[in-house]
Amino acid sequence: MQLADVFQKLEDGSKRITPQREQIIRIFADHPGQPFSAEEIAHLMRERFGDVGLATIYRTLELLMDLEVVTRETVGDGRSHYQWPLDEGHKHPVMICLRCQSSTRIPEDHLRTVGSWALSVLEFQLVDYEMTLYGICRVCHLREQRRRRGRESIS
Amino acid sequence: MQLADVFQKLEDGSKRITPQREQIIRIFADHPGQPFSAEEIAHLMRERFGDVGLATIYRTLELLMDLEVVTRETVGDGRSHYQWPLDEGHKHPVMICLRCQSSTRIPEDHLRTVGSWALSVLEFQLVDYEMTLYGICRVCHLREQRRRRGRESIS
DNA sequence: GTTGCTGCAAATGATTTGCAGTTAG
DNA sequence: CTAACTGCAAATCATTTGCAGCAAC
Repeated sequence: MQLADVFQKLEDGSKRITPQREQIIRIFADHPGQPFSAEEIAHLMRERFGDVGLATIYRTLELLMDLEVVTRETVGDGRSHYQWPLDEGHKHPVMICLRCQSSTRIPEDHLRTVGSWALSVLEFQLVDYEMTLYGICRVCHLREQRRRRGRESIS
Repeated sequence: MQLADVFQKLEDGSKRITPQREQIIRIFADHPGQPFSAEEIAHLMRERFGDVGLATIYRTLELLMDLEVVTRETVGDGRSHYQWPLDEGHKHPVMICLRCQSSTRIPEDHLRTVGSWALSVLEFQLVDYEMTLYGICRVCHLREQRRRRGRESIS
């Protein structure tokens, strides 16, 4: 999927190519496979473009989903993440929290560690991988610690 | 996972076994693998038991998630579905060779490395994982090296 | 009796929608 | 021009929380 394809789709549906839409589309195009929340999009837009109403962002996201340009995945705490899917079936490694069900992509940097680990420990030259980690994310861990402390201080 | 196990977990955490909780747990236990929304639980409870406050239902669901009795998956429209997971076989991590297609199980020992890596680098407490590595296994690698040397000596 | 639990109502927070003014085509 | 778009503020809707009364242990 290319930028031009998206603009074509917009024209085909007699949708307008406004500056706001163009920027939002570029954010996705520049980070294929990376999930963004609506808030994150708003933040990036503020930096790269100027203030854009959240309503506009949500409406653009809905439009892009209708055009099958981005996909939505809803995480545990009620927030949604939107992303420009990768072309082929290269499955990105994610961590899924067993508490809040949030799924976070594991940054590529950190995966080099797996590669060198596989090479040195298993004598296996890593070319590609599929990986899903299940566990407790930082946010939930902190929340539970806080709760536990709260309970203790009461007693 | 059995009903009794859940009640045990409740006791272990000095949580009370109230009629509302018992019924909700039974609904899940009677339909393993079936997803229910909070509203659906409320509806079933009304039929089988009597009115139960939605707040109670949500609080019970949170409790059951903490006890790892049910899992939550959030669907596109912002609603969450909860379910008693099916007992599935723990999927072992394997390495698949792209040359000979051989698949080798990754020894558990080596996976502890991943766990500590996830904890230190990602601040994520690993509980379970699914992992498939694609690459070149040692045997194929050695065979290719031998060939390459063979060609060199000819030329 | 104590905690912990429940129901209610009010609060929250992400997403949506109505509307009046603005702009791309 | 004019239909489509934007920003704002108000509205929704699932979920959470404060609180007073209630009930398991």
